[in-house]
Amino acid sequence: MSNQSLPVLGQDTACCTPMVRQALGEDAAAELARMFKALADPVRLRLLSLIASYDGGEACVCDLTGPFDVSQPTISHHLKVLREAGLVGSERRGTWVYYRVVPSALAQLSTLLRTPSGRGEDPA
Amino acid sequence: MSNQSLPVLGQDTACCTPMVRQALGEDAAAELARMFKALADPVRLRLLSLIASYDGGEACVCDLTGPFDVSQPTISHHLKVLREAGLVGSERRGTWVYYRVVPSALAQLSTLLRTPSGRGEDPA
DNA sequence: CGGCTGTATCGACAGACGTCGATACAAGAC
DNA sequence: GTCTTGTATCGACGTCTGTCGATACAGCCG
Repeated sequence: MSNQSLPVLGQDTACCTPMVRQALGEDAAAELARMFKALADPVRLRLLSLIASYDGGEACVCDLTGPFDVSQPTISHHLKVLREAGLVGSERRGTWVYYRVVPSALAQLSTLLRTPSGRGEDPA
Repeated sequence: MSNQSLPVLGQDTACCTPMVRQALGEDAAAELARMFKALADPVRLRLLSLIASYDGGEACVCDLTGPFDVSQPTISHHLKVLREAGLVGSERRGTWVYYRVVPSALAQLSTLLRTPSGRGEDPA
């Protein structure tokens, strides 16, 4: 059992360092796993992309219940999961509630998964 | 095993654009959710980063059981989940089994989560 | 060969998850 | 005020998941 001493990635650096460069610490891994868990459902992934694709980057819940085969309470539940994971924010405007993505959260995960060989980086 | 040299994965993953640009279809969402589900566990996240951080981008299972508080069968189970999600590959060399990350899989997810502005920011 | 070490599979269990219908809450229309 | 529409919460159900100990499989070594 050779044990190679590795630098451990703390919470503060978890936001900006690809995981292929530094091993994740327990706390950072737990935090990131919570976000990935929110993404680990087809309905939530589609919800997120649907919200992001709407004009202005935000969508009313009334726009989100239609495209899915699940009930309205289920959609509401999934939106809550995304919100509690910090991936989307919500705002009530009059009768309707609008959801929008939190770009910094997506960027954090994107950076974490970025590989040294390239993609995930801006080509321009 | 020259896995660090070529950026050949850019073209292969050209199928995927950032989700903020285009709404995901049901099939794509289901496929991607399977990968994110593999990342949605603290132990698996640490396993993945640990494997990627080792010299040569690969690690023996014997190196991976030590840093965790869970049993060896549990580690084996998590490695199987990562492997079936296409995030890591495994190869037996003699007595030991070595795991290494599949860069194109990480790159695909990274690209999907990439935001137009690249880095995170908060809209006021 | 037999024994030993590293890894994977099996079976079982508690807890978490996704879904639903029913219902409560919020805000505008009348 | 009441009614109606949009959204969230509740309680329950079946299924999936993470974990374990026991055990089977795969290679080395003597």
